[in-house]
Parts: sequence; structure tokens; C-alpha cells
Amino acid sequence: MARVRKAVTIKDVAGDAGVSLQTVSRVVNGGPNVRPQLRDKVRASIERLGYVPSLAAQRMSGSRSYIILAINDRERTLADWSERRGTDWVDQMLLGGILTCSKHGYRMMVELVDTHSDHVERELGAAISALQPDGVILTPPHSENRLITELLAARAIPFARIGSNAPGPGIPLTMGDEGAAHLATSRLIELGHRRIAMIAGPSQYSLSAWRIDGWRRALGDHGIPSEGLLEVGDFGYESGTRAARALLDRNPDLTAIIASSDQMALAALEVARDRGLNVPRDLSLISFDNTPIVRFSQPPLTAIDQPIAETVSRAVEQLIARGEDSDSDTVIEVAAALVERSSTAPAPGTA
Amino acid sequence: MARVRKAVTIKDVAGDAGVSLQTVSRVVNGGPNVRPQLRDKVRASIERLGYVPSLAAQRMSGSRSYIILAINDRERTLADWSERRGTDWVDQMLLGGILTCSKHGYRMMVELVDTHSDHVERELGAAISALQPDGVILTPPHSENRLITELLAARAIPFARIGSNAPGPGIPLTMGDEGAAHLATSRLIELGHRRIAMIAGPSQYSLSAWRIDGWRRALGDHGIPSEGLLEVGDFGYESGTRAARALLDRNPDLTAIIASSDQMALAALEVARDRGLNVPRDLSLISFDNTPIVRFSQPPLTAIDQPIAETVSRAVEQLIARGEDSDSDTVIEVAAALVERSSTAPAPGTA
DNA sequence: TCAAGTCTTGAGAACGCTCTCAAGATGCGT
DNA sequence: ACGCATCTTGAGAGCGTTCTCAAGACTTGA
Repeated sequence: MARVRKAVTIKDVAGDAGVSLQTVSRVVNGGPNVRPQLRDKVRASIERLGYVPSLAAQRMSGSRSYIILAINDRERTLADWSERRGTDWVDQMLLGGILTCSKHGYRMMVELVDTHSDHVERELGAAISALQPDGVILTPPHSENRLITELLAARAIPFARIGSNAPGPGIPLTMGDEGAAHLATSRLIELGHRRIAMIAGPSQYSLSAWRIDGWRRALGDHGIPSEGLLEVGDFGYESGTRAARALLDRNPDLTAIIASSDQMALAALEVARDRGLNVPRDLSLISFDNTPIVRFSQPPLTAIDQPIAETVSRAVEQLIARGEDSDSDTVIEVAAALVERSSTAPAPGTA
Repeated sequence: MARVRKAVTIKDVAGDAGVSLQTVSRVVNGGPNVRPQLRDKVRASIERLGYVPSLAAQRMSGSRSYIILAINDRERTLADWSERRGTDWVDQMLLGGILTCSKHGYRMMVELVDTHSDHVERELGAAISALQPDGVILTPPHSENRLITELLAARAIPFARIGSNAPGPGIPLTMGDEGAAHLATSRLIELGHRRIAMIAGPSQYSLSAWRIDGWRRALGDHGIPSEGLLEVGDFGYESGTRAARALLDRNPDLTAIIASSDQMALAALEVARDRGLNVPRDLSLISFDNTPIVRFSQPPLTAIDQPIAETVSRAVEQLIARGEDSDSDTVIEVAAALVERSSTAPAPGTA
């Protein structure tokens, strides 16, 4: 049995290049004061030996851990997952994060944490103690969880709050929910719709309110009333079914619905089908999220594309660039886009 | 500005409990020789101070890093992702892995690596050097990549090969592809189908061959020929379109198709629709993967559920349990299940 | 009761790296 | 040429753990 090849350490490189550890370290970290000639020599040794610094050792001695921790809601993630509803949010987050992290020599880890458990502090605290990440990315609904933000602030760990524009510690980022809802609503108005309902998300998500705001503002722009056109769901399919039914029952003249999640939109599609309503001829539908499932429904859904990956990527960059003093008051906003497919059409009776 | 709270270390606990570092370490790691009385005292201190060992320090001194690294194909993942096709595989893997890892005090990290780049060794080698994971999980098509398995073996890092039953180093796990294909085909035969086509995956994936084997075996069981009923795709939508067209052109009497991916099945569904074929009345369809998209197509697709999360979970457990000598010849097989939805029906003309 | 274990505990080194600080080399102004 | 500042290099400590090994306490058997 071949002897286990020991890992190459900075010492090996130093020996090979005939310099001290410190010099190698400087070269690796792009330190300023090294003669070009020596630098090249060390680089050659690094290359030849295939040396890569140990993350653990770097963390031990240096101040950085090169780890960014992304926090997701455990309950929702696991529910989505075990019911095979898809966990697009995790995907987008992970991939957007991984790519940007690796661009800067960092790594991303994902942690699932319960929001409304009193174990928040325990779970998150443990993860932080174990990993000592250089930054943490909070996603809704954790982004505005007081317990969490205070814990992070107390430990002086830079963090980003995605989907939060509230003042407070951390870097706030949003995905333009108000603007996106306004955009979607405006587009429907442009298509001649006047009775446009909204199936909103649960109120513990700030973005739910923002979307309602955007929808109301667009209606207001054209002097269209919004009374009786709002229902609240929980992002899930069943809640979408209930909401769509209530909306349709209450408003026989409804010609368009904007749903705050793909699941709820697909539920509305099903409800419409049950009632003999053709989408988009009789009823137009726009959903939020633009996860893969809406591309293959019949018809494919027009959707607001939530730029999750892009937003996480921005968050990672901010975290890495700012380091220490990462608090910010200016909200970073990554704009969402409207992807038009076949669930939207001119309002019935329109030219 | 509040002074930064320094992290709690083993030293703090030792001081608090009035014992040596070593004793705390023993308690933390469940070491055997500690008086119950002392153990409880130390535990109380740990609890009170909220001590959690630093992963980095543990890695530094101990032999374990408590990190499991999961490798995915970068090219395919990024393509799926940027085109918003969904990256269900990553999801399943990540979540299945995270859950099982955390159950054992481990952490999972995901790394994207190109298969057919000559940089494989460089990329993977760098990740391994930096992270020094206790185990690596390989997914198709990396599972049988010689360069990778040899690299891992040379560095004496335990690894699992998902979707590989070939002999060699590492722990082989499969998801019962042969059996699943056999199951799906048998079910169609049971429904009266006799002309059952297969759209297979690309040949560099072993599972493609296994699925073909299962399909052939089921047909053989009933003396049904398979000539002209096989097409090869690349798992993508377009290739599914091409394959379905070719199959239908060549076999006007075709009544069922098994596709090796959801995307290809949805493409076949579209082709059928174009040709005025009703699914499932005129044509039955079964897909592999069972990602969320097939639940919302019209009709929802009957699909083979690939137990990715479960398989990764098993892999993690094996890796953790076996540690050092992780090579194995017995293939671990996690069975796939057939989820019947509405794309399958008795063959036309059947009672 | 004593020798020979076995248990329990702790001291000190080691892991691979970066930090701080000091020493030597080099450059500049006069 | 000389003194001083700056650039370049290296030595040594320290990060938080676990490992090895030795010492003391406690059992056990004859």
C-alpha cells in the first residue's frame, strides 16, 4: 500500500525556493514588499509543488476564515424539499454565492435555521462559533429577525440582509419588489386590464407588503380602485387555490391576477381551468419567482424573475470588500425583470 | 462602540470548570475516561459559556476536518442554472447532504468541477488541499472519471461514487437505474403497451446504459422486440424533441415512451401535442428524475423518482462511518420509485 | 499489604499559517 | 561619504485544538 502523500505545506515551498515561510506567505497573499525576482521564484515553487494554503490554518492564524455563510429558513426549505416542490431559492443562492465566492478565493456554506424557534440563537450561534465566517447572508424571513441581527452585530460579524430595507446593522439588499409589482401591474393595465387582483405573500415577509405597494401604486397611477382585489396566501399551492377562488367568487369581472409565488400562480391557473376560464384569453396571470416550473405549465407563465443569484452575488461582494465596518444605510437594489410568456394577453373585449 | 466579544475557547471552559484543556477536549469528543462528576461539571460550563469548538482549530490539530465535499459537474450545472432550467440535482444533493452531515457534526460543501477539462486535477486538487475534507462525494459523470478517482485515492481521501458500480477505489452507490427502467417498462406492458420506446441519456453516463438494460430486459421478459425503439439524447430539451420526432416518424404504431430525463419527456410531450396526439390517451409517457417541473405540466407526468437526497445521505453516512479504509466492492443501491401521475394510461385499443 | 495493573488527569508539543517586530540591504539628500 | 528613511527579508510568537506521554489515584489479586 502506497504511503499516504502528505499535504504540501508552506514549509515545503519555502524549502524548495530557499526562502523563509514569511516570504512565501507574502507571495501567496500578494504582499507588497517582495522583489519581483524572488516572487517569481517562489511562484515557480508553488506551481511545481502544487501548493494551496490550508483554509483551516489560514483561519487559525489570520483574521479571515474565507468563509461566507448563507442562512436559509429551515422549515420552509425542508417542506418545499420533502414535498418535491423544488427549492429554487436555495439553488440560486448557492450557485450565485459559490461562483462569486470562488472568484475571490472564498467559500460558501449553507446553513438551515428555524426562524421562529427559540433555538435561533443556539443554532446560528453554534454555526458561527464553529465556522467563524467572514460574513453572513440572511435571506427572508430571517433578514429582519431581531434576534439574529442582534446576535450577528454583537459578535461583530459582517452580514447582509436580503429582502430588507429597514435601517439597522448589516447591509440591506432588495430585489426591487415594489418596482417589479408596479411593472407587472402596469403591463397588465397597458394590455387593457382594469380589474387586476393580487395574491400576496404572508405578512412576516416585508417583500409581501412591498409588492402590494407596487401593485396599488400602479393601479393608483391610473385611478383604478383596488378594493376587494387582495388576498393573502403563504406562497404555497393550496393557499393559492383558496385565494384564487375567493378572488374569482368575489369579482366575476376579474381579468387578471398577479400572484406572489409561482406555486400560487399555478394554483390560480388550475382554478381558472376548473371554472372553464381560458388563460390567457379570459384571465391573465403573472407570477413572482420565475422558477423552472412555470416554463412548462400549459400555458407557460409570464413571471417576474427574482434575481436571487445576482443579489446574493452582490451581497458576497459587499461582504468581502467592506470587511469590518459593513453596516450601511443605503439599500442595494437589484432590479427584477418581467419575463413575458403566454399567460398574459389583452383584456377580454379589448381591441 | 461595544468591544468585540471574543469567541469562547476551550481555555475559557477549562478555566470556568477548573480543569485542564485536555479534560474539556475529552468531554467534547466523548472521550472514554472521565469521571461522570467531572464530565457533568464541564458540560455545565460548556452550556453556560455557549462553547462550540472551532472547526479550523479542530482540523489543525486533529486528524479530522469534519467537512464532506460534494463534487458536481460545473458545465452542466451552470448551463442548467443560467437557462433557468432548474438544478434539482444540486438541491437534492445539498439538502440530503447537509441534513445527514449535521446529524453527525459534519458540514457539507459543494464544489463545481469540470469533467473534461485538463484542469480537473488542478481544480479538485486545490479544493482538497484547501479544505482537506474527510470525504468526497462524486456525482455523475465524475464518478467514473479516472483522473479524479486516482487523485483521490493517491491522497488517501475516502470518497463515494454515486452512479457507478464499477470496481475500483471508493464506495460505489447506485440509484437502481436498471431496476427502475425495468419497473417503468413493465408497468407500461401491464397497461397493454407493446411498442415502447426509450430516449436514453448520453453514453458517458453509465446510468444511461443501465436504463437501456432495464428497458430491454423488461421487453425481453415478454418477448417484445426493441429494434428501432431507442434514441439517444443529452438530457436536454432540444435533444428530447429530436429524439421524440425520430421515434414517432419511424414508429407510427408507438404507444409509449420512456425518457431518461424530465426535460426530454416534456419535449416529447410537446412533440406529441404538435402532432395531435393526446397524452396519455394516444401516447403514454414516463420520465426519469421527477423534478418539480413534471408536477405542473399538462398532464402531470408519471416519473421515476431518483432518490438523490437519500443516496447522498447514505454516501455521507458511509464516509463518516468508515473513515480511513473506505474502499468497498459491494455496491450500495438505493431503490428508485415510480410515481404515477396522468401521463400513463392503458394502451389504445386495450379493454 | 504490596506489586501490578487500570483509570483519570494534565503538561507540552504539534498542526500550518499570519502577525509583529527587528535586522540587514538599499536608496536618497546633502 | 554619511546619516536617515525605506524596502526587503526573516525569526519567533501565537491562533485553538488534539495528540502523545507521563504522573498520580485508585483497583485488584495473591
